[in-house]
Amino acid sequence: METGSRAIGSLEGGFDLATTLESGQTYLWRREDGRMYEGETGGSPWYYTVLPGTETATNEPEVLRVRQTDGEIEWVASTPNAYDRLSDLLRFEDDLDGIRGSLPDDRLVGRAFEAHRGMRLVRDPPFGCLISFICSAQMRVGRIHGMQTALAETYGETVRFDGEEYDAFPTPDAIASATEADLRELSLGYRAPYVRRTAGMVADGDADPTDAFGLDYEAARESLTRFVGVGQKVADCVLLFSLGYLEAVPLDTWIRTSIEEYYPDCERGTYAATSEAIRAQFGGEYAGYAQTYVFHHLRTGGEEA
DNA sequence: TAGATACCTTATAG
DNA sequence: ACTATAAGGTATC
Repeated sequence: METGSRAIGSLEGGFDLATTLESGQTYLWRREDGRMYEGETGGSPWYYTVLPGTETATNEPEVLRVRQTDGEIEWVASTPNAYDRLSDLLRFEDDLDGIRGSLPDDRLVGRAFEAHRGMRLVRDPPFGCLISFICSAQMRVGRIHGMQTALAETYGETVRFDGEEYDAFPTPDAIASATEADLRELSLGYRAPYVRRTAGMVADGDADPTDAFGLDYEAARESLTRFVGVGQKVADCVLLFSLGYLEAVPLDTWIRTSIEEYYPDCERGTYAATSEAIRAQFGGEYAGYAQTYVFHHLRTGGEEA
């Protein structure tokens, strides 16, 4: 077990743990007080995630607990080098001020950044990210999160740490071994066969989300659509929230509405053409940061009268 | 290639 | 109480 703390004042543009984890870009963290998405971020709640155990010789899933207090973060972890792991998962290397400077200085983006200072993109484990965004179709964030929790509780390995039990995200094998009916029991609905078949592709070694690494953005997006239940939007989510393609802009209902109202010239009919236009509007390289700020800002009612 | 439709389930609005 | 609608879309025709 490793415990520690560290000042986060040196992170360019600041850091806000609660906003980062509750902004609908990751469904692989849980909040110990059970108040995820309620908007109550006071009291320095603990969050935790359980990472696939591929980094250690024992292959046991790694538990990582973290909270933010005044000017620092505090952690309790089952393995060493927790700060490095956090820095990777929560993109501490990103210079938020510099990124904002590369984005358009318009009212919507400006207000979104002012309202949620310190929100960072995440770098989720690829398989968990892939499954959770397949589940996201036509769902609200609270239910998407609930589905991932149900998957972990039902099919994930349980590990004991610091007197508590934690459920890892299921392996591809574990999900592929479930039946469609089993998964429908978890209220996955029509997503159940998508999740099962995609897990089977990964378990059988036919494809892996990390195969997209190294490809040009558009080729990477196309590559991910080979998974069942993955269209262009979910592919963009995996690229942005897991594989580090910060130019990816998932065109969800919120962003499509914002395009209608704020960037009508970017509406081009097809996903690919609209995507290209809005990425250019958002300055290219870090366009995905604008997407995530705008998404969270609109979803939490930030532009209501 | 572009357009229309079905799809699970739940929460919320009227 | 009951119905309509929408929720970070995708697959299929």
